[in-house]
Amino acid sequence: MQKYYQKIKNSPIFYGMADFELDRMLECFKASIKNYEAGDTIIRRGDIITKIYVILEGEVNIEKDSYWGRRIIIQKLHENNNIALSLVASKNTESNINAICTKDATILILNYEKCSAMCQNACMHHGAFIRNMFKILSKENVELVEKIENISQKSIRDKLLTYLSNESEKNKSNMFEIQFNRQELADYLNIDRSAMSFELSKLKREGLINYKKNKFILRVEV
Amino acid sequence: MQKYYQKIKNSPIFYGMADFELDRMLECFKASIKNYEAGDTIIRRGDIITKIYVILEGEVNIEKDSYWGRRIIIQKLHENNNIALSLVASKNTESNINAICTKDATILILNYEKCSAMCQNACMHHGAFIRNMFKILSKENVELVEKIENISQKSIRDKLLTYLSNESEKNKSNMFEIQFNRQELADYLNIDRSAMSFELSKLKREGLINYKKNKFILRVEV
DNA sequence: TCCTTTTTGTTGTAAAAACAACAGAAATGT
DNA sequence: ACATTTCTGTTGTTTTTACAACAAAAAGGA
Repeated sequence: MQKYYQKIKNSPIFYGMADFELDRMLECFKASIKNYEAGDTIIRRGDIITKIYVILEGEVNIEKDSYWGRRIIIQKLHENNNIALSLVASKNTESNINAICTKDATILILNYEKCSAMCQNACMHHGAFIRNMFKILSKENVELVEKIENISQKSIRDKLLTYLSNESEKNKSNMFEIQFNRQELADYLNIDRSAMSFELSKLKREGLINYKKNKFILRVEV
Repeated sequence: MQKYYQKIKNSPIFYGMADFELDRMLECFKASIKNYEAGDTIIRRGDIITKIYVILEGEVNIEKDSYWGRRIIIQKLHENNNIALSLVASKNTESNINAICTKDATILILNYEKCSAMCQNACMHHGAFIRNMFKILSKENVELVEKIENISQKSIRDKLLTYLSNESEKNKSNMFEIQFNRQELADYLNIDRSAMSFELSKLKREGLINYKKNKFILRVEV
């Protein structure tokens, strides 16, 4: 735990807390660390979620499997992101998603249920904590709406341009590196990988974009 | 305001508060009521959002326009739902969506910014309020993931079956009424209306579903 | 380095969707 | 009740996509 103390301290979920407050919170939450390897399933659809998961390092995909067996990537999470935070506060805490580790990860686990019951009003830091959670959830919400925008475009071309434009805006530059490999990007945008590759090449030929592997340059305003 | 007192009191955002607490909060938030007619734009993309909007009655669509001019319906909101709650807590409070009134609506408006600055730690009810907001946002988050699941299916048929199956589950019955008309449903699922109508008829002919207008019966487990 | 595996790109074909144009049904207003 | 408007369903055609099979490039290991 000590090894990760600095990372934990810098996590947005503990934003604005002094060391002594953080210590108190970690104790209150019965905090623990768990390591996962790439390929591991962290949360499986149907699991009951009562704990808060904070990614300290590594990479995690939030996925769904369609009834017909296709993989849907909802989002890709990294350091400081929370996994399935929205489920902790829900009435139905049964997970509706799978969380798959895609790069070796270290996860901080907080026993929210226990703490929340124990110090609903007692723990004076709980207020700041829940404010932080609210902010994090807000951000995730905005990201989900952005994803909906991306995949709601009518053609592969429009999906790619919208996605790349949003990434460019987030990076505040027309040169940026994307987080997905081609298959993952296709699963994120719900399109066929080979058709997507074809369209990417076409956009490159037309001079609208340029790319090499995951580094992209967007040459147009979309 | 008095006219809507009971409705306000029953709103999840004030859950668990006694009358005197509610009164104090409403004052603290400089609460006001605003009426909208069907067709009105409540929030326009780019607006700075600093207030909390609670729907007391009526219906509101959350929409985006794609760069190429197509309408995308993100979700349909009703009584007790909040509009753009996630933006209030974000760093960038510029709205990324349009909120369009689809049935004459009454909206409760709370000045969150003012209150939040004023009684960050002072107002003792603020804690309960933010906990409620967290819950609401959690629920919305789960709904957005559900929408992503719906529109991520690969064919019109699968989108319809997934959507209807989710609706059936929410209503805990295989007979249910949907909230969208055909054009809205098409815009929600990002498909062509006429192609959707065709597929619905086909599903009916095959006996998988039955429907009349917005009342549906799902005859299969998806 | 060379071999193997993984990732990405290309092409042709079959399937699915969008689109347009229209017909029928239902809702609305007078 | 009738006319008008809105909503829903149908059909044929064009466009787009998925899929399969393979080629090329990159990454990883011995």
